[in-house]
Amino acid sequence: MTRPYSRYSRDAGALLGGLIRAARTERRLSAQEVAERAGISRGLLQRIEKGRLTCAIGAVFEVAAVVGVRLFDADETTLARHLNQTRDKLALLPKSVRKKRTTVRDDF
Amino acid sequence: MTRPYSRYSRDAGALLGGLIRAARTERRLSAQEVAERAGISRGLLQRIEKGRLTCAIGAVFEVAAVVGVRLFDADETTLARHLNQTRDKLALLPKSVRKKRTTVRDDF
DNA sequence: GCTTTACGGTCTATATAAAGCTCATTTTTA
DNA sequence: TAAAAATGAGCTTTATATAGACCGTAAAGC
Repeated sequence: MTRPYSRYSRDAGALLGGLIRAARTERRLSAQEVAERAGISRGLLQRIEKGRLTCAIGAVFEVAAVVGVRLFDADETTLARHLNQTRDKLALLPKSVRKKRTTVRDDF
Repeated sequence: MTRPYSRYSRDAGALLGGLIRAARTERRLSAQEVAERAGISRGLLQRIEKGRLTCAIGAVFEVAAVVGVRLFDADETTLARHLNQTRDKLALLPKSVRKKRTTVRDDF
């Protein structure tokens, strides 16, 4: 990623970080403790809470799970169900996408 | 992140990647095109669609925005509103968290 | 008010992910 | 069926995120 981020991404990152921090402080968990439970360093947790967009998405997910922020407004079982639905849907979609010919028959 | 990922994170990553891929094929966009619009390489897009948890969250957000996958079940304006709410909430929360003393007064 | 403790910021070395190719395979259209 | 295009996977180089330490600051608890 060398391009500047879009407003949407910046907002989404800041929101997710803010939600995580709010959930953490509400549960009275120290940064150190959450970082340990999530298996990351405290510095990385800081960046996540600040909404830095370069953090690995796995680390963000782990932290979100630790402090109880649910993504997709779904718990674990709902997540698994959605996952299966998505897999089924993907099986029905074409495996390759191709542009239609630019020249259209208009000689009628 | 050196620890193995939790089931929750793995599911969340796979789901998000699947949603992105489903949205992309439904819109008949090639991987090349989406990668260009998101400002990332095609290889990175592949990893995102596979649900790899080491991808930068900003790249995932950008791709999600390009193919029209909305996180937090919210559009851009709703996102901004939530962002403000979260900021207000954070202002009310303590800025530092500390554990209660472990030794509790039980000598009464 | 004083002490303790968490926080935010910065710096460095290291680990590792991303980009940018290539090639093989699959898939779709002509 | 043939050709063109998209995908998937592997490789090397480059870029950068991470971990881990440090510090000064600020806030909570006593």
